[in-house]
Amino acid sequence: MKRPSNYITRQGEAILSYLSSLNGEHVTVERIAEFFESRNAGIGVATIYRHLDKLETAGKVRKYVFDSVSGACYQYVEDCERCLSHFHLKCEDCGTVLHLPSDMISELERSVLNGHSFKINVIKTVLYGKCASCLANA
Amino acid sequence: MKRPSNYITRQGEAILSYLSSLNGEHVTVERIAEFFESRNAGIGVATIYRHLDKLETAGKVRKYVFDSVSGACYQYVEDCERCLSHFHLKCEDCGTVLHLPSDMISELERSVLNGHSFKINVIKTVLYGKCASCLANA
DNA sequence: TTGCGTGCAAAGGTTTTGCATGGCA
DNA sequence: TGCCATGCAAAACCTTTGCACGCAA
Repeated sequence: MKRPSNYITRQGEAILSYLSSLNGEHVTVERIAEFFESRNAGIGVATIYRHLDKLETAGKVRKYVFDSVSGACYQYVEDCERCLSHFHLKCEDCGTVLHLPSDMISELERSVLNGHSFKINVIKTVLYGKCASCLANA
Repeated sequence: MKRPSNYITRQGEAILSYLSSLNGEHVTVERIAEFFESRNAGIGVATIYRHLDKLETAGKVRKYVFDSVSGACYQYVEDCERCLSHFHLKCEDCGTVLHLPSDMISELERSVLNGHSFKINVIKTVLYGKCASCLANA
């Protein structure tokens, strides 16, 4: 008998459920694997990658590549209106990723759209720089 | 005898010269290697990476990582003094790169620094989106 | 001669793929 | 029984590193 196309496996369910529990935080594949490992319910990395790929295609998960080091990050995004309206701030020193609330960027978005007819893709754009603690240590 | 610190090797010169001949187009390391290969003047990939690293640090070349596919891209940046006061707007559809005047970003820079103690690296940051003509065609 | 850039090859890390297995209908 | 997801391991991939060689001063 054939399985229905919307069939959801235990692993797929677990991965989506874990991601959605993170309140929009980003995680790497490594972190996901460690999480299930620590619960004695290890999931193979290949399976994780395969599910993340599907979830990204389905629009439930967003993939970020900040720079070439240390792998991509994934973030749960379903019905996340807020995600559409914040920039990511990535510290070049320690790698921390911060979120910039929408009120600070709406002005920029508007003036760029009006002044240059350029519509910023907030999802894709990452602002690079230095975070507070790395600035203090420099 | 010690070489001066600003010593430029034949390979370094060749790589910079090639990049600057591309009119701001971005290339992968693979493309760079193929270019020299085709001229029977092959340069080892390790050497290419080492030079790109130096050139990026020196601000003459910018490194981009698009969605994890097929390696990073590098782009020659002509006069970096001016880049300090511009954001780059890159159209995701046609690839055009526009400049955003400093007055529009100084406000953003200031509020991010004040609000989050995060200092934006204007050189590295690229705002992705859609340019006027691609918006019109969509 | 001496330092340093070079190139090859190996190592490193991330992601994908091949294939046998097992679970669910 | 028959798909098809799984998981392991190997492969593929990009990038970095180790090391011996060679060029330029």
